[in-house]
Amino acid sequence: MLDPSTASQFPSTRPTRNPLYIQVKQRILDAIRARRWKPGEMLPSEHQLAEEFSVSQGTLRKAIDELVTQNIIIRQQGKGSFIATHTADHSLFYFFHLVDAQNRRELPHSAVRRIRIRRGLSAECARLGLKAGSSLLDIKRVRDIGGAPVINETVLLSAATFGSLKDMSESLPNTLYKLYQEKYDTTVTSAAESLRAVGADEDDADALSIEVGTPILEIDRIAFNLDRQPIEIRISRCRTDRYHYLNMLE
Amino acid sequence: MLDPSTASQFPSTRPTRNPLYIQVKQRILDAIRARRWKPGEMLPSEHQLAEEFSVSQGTLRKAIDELVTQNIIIRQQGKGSFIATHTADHSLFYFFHLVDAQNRRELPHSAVRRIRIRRGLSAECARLGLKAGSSLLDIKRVRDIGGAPVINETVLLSAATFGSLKDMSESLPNTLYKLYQEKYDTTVTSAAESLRAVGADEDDADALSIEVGTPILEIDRIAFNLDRQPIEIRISRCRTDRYHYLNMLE
DNA sequence: ATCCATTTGTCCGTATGTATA
DNA sequence: TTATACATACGGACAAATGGA
Repeated sequence: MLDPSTASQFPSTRPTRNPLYIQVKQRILDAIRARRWKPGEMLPSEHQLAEEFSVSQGTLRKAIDELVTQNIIIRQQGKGSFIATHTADHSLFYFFHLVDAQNRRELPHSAVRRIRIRRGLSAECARLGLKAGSSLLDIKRVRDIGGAPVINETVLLSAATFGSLKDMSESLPNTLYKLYQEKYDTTVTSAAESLRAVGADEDDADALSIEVGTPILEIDRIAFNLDRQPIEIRISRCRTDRYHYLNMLE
Repeated sequence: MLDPSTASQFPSTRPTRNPLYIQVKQRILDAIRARRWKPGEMLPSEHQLAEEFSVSQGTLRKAIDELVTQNIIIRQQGKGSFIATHTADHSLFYFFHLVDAQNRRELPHSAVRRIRIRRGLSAECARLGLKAGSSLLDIKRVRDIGGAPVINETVLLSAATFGSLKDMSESLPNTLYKLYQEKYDTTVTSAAESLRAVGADEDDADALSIEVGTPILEIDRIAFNLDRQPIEIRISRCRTDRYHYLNMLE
């Protein structure tokens, strides 16, 4: 929303007074978007890329520095640089903030409750950048940690893109972002989470084994792809009696 | 601390040789801790500092890069580099996450409800790194946005260090971190927030004009100084009907 | 177990661009 | 205009990690 970096997204109309390393970064990003390298694949060496873009290795390095801090590229000394993949660990660390009393993270297990395709409400379509009335894939699942249900979750996706997910309703994996990346060429790189305290409704009470009205934490997340376009709405309604949401500020 | 003679006793397990730019960063941090420059003050130029530490400007620049990303130093092209200060804007952006429906931040006004010195509970003292039974300064205040009460807040500090704050109970400023920095040589640079949904108790109900049991968001924050020592516990119990907690993940 | 090529990481010195006062 | 300070860019050198021969 208030992201200044969206201002640098104009492809070629830009007067391009940008620093060279920013231009190189954009060219690398374009190549990633064009699937020149797939997730997990190794990039050419810094020397080769510098040669290709006709810049010094220092400039190319600075370009990649930025992509590394954005978790788009992973660098490993002695091995090479790789397009980042959505491993369970990665998703857990960057996108999952519920921890136990000892601040430990544990990936919850998921069970699908219902999955269907429906017309989106106008507000939902607007948030996903879709035309009003577009059809959405609506997944409801309950996630539990250590056997106890903790999260009552709803996931909304454009059915035009992700509709075929409905066919795997039973075998839906735990880490959806990995699936988006592998099956739909969609890499989630950033997200915005809005948190509220609300009272459990009947659906929550049923899914989480609590009483109606119990205070629960609602996490409303919107996830973005490489192009900063909204991909997914995810509403997680969480018990916070044994787990809490941890946010490090630094 | 990092005595090289003792460190060399562990040749293979302990990488004794930090990169030069990390060493330089630590030396600059030490100088800041020693109050060589006060908050807001300008550092010597990169050229001068490079000379002083006998490193190249590139290496010095990389050291300062790290301090800039940690919000400890602010750089301004053409002007110089400065020790970061806790302006209201800075605190607002990094430490205040309650926003309105349009995702806009607004610094709330504060009114002190009660301020006193008491013996800390063992859990509180442990979290602040104090001996059990140490005396704490306990501040209760209500914060409102646009005239409506939104946050019922409790702040806990070591009375040994911050006890004199009690004398300004009426004139306590809105942005406490700025005060810590200016009056107590304590700069808050990082924090950890734990969020839970809870039901309002009688105190919350009274402060926030809501009914007992209304779901509210509890933010339990522990704030750290430059040395990563815990300084402050802050428990904010918030209405989230008109405002919500925004967390950007990127 | 050792050597060796490859790749990223660090460091240097220099030159030039750009913002500020 | 001028001086100062940070920002970008270059090219070269060596260190450290990795993995295969």
